[in-house]
Amino acid sequence: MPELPEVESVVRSLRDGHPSLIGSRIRSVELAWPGVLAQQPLAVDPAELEGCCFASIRRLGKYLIFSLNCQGKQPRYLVVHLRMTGRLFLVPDSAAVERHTRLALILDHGLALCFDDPRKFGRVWLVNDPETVTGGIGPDALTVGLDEFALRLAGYRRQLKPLLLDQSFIAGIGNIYADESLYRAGLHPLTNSADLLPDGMRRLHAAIRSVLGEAVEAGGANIDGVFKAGSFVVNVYGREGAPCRICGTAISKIRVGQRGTHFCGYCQTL
DNA sequence: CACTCTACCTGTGCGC
DNA sequence: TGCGCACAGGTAGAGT
Repeated sequence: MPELPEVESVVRSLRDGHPSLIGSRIRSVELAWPGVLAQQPLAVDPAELEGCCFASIRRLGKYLIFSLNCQGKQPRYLVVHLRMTGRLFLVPDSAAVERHTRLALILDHGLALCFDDPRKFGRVWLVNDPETVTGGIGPDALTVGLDEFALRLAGYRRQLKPLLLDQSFIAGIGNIYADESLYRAGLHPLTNSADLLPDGMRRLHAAIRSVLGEAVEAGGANIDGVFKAGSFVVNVYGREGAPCRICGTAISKIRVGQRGTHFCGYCQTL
């Protein structure tokens, strides 16, 4: 499940890989499943992308933001959210549309940018201003400072697990990294944010930064037999019943706000 | 405001 | 072997 580190890794491979997406020109757009386009009515017709060149790629929370130079016309933006099962990658244009391909941008130099998504949860926006898509989310979880983190936290009175998943609080954390961050901070997922002492806030902030930072460097998570983006090894997610790597207690799994939530009942106190 | 539930989807893995 | 079903979860939106 792509969260911040996995999305960052997609950005890096498209931007820094060989070949790179940067500088590529769009020759045509293959909309294999129209439902992939999120907004209605359309702000930008897909056909208007023909002739545009990829100028930059960045990430905000779990959103990928591609800026396009359009031959003297105003720049366009392609915004992508991978949700659960979306994948974005470059292939030879002859192999662009496979079974689960929802959108393919046929590029010059024999390449295609492919958006695959078996579950059809992922979405794409074509807009003149990416803020119209990402405007509602909070600061990026990887870079938010302690002062801003603590200030925002003070505006809520909620269980920590759902709060970390709330993209308008901070952006980029999903179910895996929420559980991993709370474990590293030694905080129980049901702890109420209003009960956090300054030291708990500091620990949570530091845990989020270090977990996400390490996962970015590792190219994403490696979850035994389920999900393999990179080499970041999880401590609690998907390890129900397995021994805590710190104290040996069996990892617990409960449901919090309809989500599977994993924690160590000894290391993470309420 | 905080929470709960549902809908959107389909591949996977389980029990029978 | 094959069928049915629970499950996975990011987000929006409606309801309590």
